[in-house]
Amino acid sequence: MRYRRLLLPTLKEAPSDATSASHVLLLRAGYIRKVGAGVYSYLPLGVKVLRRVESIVREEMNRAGAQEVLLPALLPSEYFRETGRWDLYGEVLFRIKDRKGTDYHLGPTHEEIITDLARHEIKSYRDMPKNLYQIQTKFRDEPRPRGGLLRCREFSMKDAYSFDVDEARARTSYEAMRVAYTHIFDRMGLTYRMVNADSGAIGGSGSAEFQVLVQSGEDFLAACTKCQYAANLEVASSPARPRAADPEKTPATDKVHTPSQRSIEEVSSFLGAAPDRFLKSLLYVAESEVVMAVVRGDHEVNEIKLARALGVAEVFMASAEDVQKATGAAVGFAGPVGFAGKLVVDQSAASVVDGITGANLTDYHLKHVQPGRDFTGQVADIRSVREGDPCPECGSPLGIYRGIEAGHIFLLGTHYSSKMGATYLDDKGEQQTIVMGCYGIGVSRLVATTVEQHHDQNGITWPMALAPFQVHIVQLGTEPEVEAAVGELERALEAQGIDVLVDDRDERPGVKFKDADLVGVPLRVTVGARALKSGGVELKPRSEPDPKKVEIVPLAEAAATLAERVRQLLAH
RNA sequence: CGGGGCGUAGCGCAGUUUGGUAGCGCGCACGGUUCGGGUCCGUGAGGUCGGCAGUUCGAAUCUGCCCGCCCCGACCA
Repeated sequence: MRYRRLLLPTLKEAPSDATSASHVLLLRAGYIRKVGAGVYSYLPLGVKVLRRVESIVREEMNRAGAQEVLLPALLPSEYFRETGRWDLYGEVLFRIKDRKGTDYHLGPTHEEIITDLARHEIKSYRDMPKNLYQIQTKFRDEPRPRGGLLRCREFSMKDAYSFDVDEARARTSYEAMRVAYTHIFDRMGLTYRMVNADSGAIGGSGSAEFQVLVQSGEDFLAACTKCQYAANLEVASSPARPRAADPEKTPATDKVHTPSQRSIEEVSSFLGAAPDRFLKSLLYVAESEVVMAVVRGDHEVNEIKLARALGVAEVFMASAEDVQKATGAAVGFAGPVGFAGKLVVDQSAASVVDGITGANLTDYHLKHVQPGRDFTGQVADIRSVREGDPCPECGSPLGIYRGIEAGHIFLLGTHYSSKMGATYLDDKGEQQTIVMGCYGIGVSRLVATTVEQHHDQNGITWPMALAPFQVHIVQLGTEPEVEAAVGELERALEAQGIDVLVDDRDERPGVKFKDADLVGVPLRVTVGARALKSGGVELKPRSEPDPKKVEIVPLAEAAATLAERVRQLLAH
């Protein structure tokens, strides 16, 4: 492809509303343009990268035995009403009416639509297993789109759904997808971790996220520095350490005056006791009931775990008035001893010996508090793990990382199939409910995620598998021998199926080099009179930071050398 | 939805405090110059100052309402 024919408008300055690296670079390098909040146009190079992602996903899905379908984006409300999601989904759903006033919406996800297809077309155990997927534009009226392609209101997603006769077979399908996903992300050249995740409101018995590790990621995950254990911070756990002393020897509780000492740090230094001896007591509201959560002083409450322990959808921090009302003391002096309401105690807090906690009396704390003796409550894992906490599987230290969720696989069970009556007849002629799984990959998000992980100060550094072009020829000068060499190289590369961009613009060399770095094609070849005099062209991988470090390759061998490099980089 | 900020030429910004009819850089067009890491010089085109209403002799500037966008939080099968 000749640059002069291409729509590839690069920008020296980024639009001010772009913040994340991928957002800035995709705009500057001419891949996308903004149309509205969370809505983007893909320019030619943007489309090329999107297609690369799609085709890797397609190849691996097909290889795993899945079949491609294409479901509509425009959906009548009846399907979501059937499962209750017409109401549950709330404002995230883009709702529209047709000319007759019938409710429609734009599909944010397609469980209902695919389940409807399944209940009509899958009738016998002989019809399973089946795995159907699509690459579709999804619509979600996100409360806050951000980061360019990272979180859009209109975005491309691959969603797959498996249908099996029972839980065990469904798990086999789930495993096949897990393997396919590792192939997909490996091929894309991404650094990622598969992590255990919260299956959320959707339920089901298994769920794993594929998190691409980047500093700008919005999710936190804990991963073992030794073994394979990795989990979203929402669910990551770490065992409570054994008791430091004999709880039987804890003296009787003792009230101490701690005027205006509220925070753990304040009381800790005031009393000269380490934070891990404290029992931090926080009040939450769960379905209008005030509950107390107790964690060790050096730990933080994990609200998702707390909600799960309580069996509610979500919890909120109690207001100062609620705290006053529930404990009879100002904020900062709550404690579990004598607390009348529901009590949830973190397992680490429960193993504290001779602890310190609020006295439920303003300006007072209690010393010599012994969990189990002085108070009891539901013991559960309700705290967030910290960097260095022991791994639940092998005891080695856990690391905390940030990531972007690029894929998510769920074992759905019969959540949708039972609600929608998707049943089949087994080999005894008995009616059974289809067991489902669903598997998503954020296709357009992956474009941005890849840039987040693959860029430097000069621009994008695409992995070969996703790059819009594999080779970028920078033509310097218009001398006949330069033109000829460029043409020869271009033809030879294209003959080998290599996608080449030729910068044939009438621009100064500096402009072309800057743009080449910005656009981020993995291999750059400079063809100019200077190197040509000695019969060569200059080869430089985009990943090489030193602009002077180029390799001179004889023109006659250039195409073969480049083809070999492309192969190597794809095999990576 | 809560908090903060922004909206002036395609992009980045100044001008708003103190009302007098809009400017700079980049980009774009033309001429010249230069030619291996965003040359230099000159000329030029391009703006309902987000919208509506109001105050005023006069509004980018003051007031009110509305719209859009960004950031933090909440939210995110």
